[in-house]
Amino acid sequence: MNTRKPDRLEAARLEKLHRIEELGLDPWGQRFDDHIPIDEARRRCPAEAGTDGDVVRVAGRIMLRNNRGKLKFYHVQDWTGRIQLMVSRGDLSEEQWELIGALDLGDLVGIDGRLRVSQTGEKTIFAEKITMLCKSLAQPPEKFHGARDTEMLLRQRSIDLIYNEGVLARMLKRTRIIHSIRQTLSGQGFVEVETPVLHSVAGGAAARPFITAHNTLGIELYMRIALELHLKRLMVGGVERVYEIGRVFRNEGIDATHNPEFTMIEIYQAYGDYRSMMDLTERIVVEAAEALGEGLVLPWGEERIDFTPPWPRRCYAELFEEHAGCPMNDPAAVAEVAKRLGIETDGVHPDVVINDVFEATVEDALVGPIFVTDYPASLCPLTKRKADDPNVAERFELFIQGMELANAYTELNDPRLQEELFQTQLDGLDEEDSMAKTDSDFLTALKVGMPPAGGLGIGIDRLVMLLTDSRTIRDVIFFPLLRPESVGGPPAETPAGTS
RNA sequence: GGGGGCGUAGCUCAGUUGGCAGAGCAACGGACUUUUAAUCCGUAGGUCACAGGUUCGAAUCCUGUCGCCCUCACCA
Repeated sequence: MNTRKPDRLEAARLEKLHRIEELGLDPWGQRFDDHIPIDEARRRCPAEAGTDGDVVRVAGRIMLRNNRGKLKFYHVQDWTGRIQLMVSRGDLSEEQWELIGALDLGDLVGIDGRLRVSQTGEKTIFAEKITMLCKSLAQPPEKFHGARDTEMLLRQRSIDLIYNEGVLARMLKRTRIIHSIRQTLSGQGFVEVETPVLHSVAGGAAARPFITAHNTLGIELYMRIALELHLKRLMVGGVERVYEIGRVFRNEGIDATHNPEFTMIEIYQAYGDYRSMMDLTERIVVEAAEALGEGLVLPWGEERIDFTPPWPRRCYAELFEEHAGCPMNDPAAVAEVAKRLGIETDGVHPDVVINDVFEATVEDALVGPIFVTDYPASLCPLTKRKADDPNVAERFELFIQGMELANAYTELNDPRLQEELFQTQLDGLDEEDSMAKTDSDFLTALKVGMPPAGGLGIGIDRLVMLLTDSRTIRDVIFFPLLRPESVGGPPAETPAGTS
């Protein structure tokens, strides 16, 4: 963005701004009471030609103009929709006409006028008074093709929201989904809490953290990569049904399904297990889909996703055998398949090889919604083992369209086993790739006694993607992370805030 | 991080073999009282992402840099 450049288009708008000021009007507007949403104005507009409707007041942005001299048409948009405005020289005072002449595309105006269809049948407000609410100094995008440049749209999301149909509606669906989740959980007796974002140990997941620092304490801190360990402390503390919806931060790659900061919900239920969490997951997602009011079969590109419950529940070992073509407890056969797929096996923990084969053969085939249950225990250091098989963890993941949407455990509450698992690095993983980082404060809390519990995590951004037919995470986050723009050359040497 | 693609007016896009930088919309001036991407006449608007190089001559060819998109790796 080159802000130094004097802009001829902005100059033309400033000239009109001065004309508005010379009329004694405020080009930046004032409080404007008692206007109705534009979709309500549309509903109240009579359908028959020649019939007068109510006099209404609306406020919105000028999107289109069609100038016939002494008769002008505008399309005005608010966050509920658009309506046509007709301005006739004969209906307005000299001062009002001067104001009309100083309007630009993109300006915000208030309108008082009567609802009536135009001669071509378009619902129209016949203007009686125009109120200047805000001058726009920026040239809007091309009126027919709109703005298409993805980089510009991401850097100037405001423009995307105003001029690209469906962008704002999709983001509003996101808030409805999150509202629905809160309602579902509240109805089940869960309470929402907030826990620290700054951690001295970034635990609860396997991910590289962002590093920051506290100046006066003189310590290094990490942005949280999961909500898990603090919520479990609350379970110890007697908060029996608890959840947090919060931002977590992972210092990793960016692509269509990953943003460095994203929104997770984690939910813990005392005296439950992973099966209780499967029921809850199904309920949360189904009710969120219902909250959008478009049924349970939703579009996904050319395909459709059917969210109608109950969803299939298949165990990991069974799916493995089905898709990999060999039993997962036959190391020689697994190694054979891994070699065929080009997966590294030398010096790698056998369970890691199994999981690599699983990801390569099974995950893409999981159209879902489908619960995959009972994972190899060594992959799950925070999970309780099955009573009759210590090699299998009571864990499920929910897959939809090959995307991992939810992850849940029967939570491990044995502090001695937990400590052992923290200290035993999984073969084939280095420190920063392992989930097993010792959080001694957490272990101290576990010793007090945490009830047997089910725990669940859902990636909110991905859930919104699946429910809104969005192929990239950028479509469901207002401001996804972008590299700062620089005009040629290397980035500035001095970081912001140090001068 | 690897590989591929892209970057030209405020916006959407053309730009041939290396030979004067183009169109539509928007803007500005004019005509027009029922338009729907209105129409018509006229005017103005460019660091061709940035920095070098080759060449008589570069938006175009070469090198480097910046940014975005796709893809692979990592990850949820």
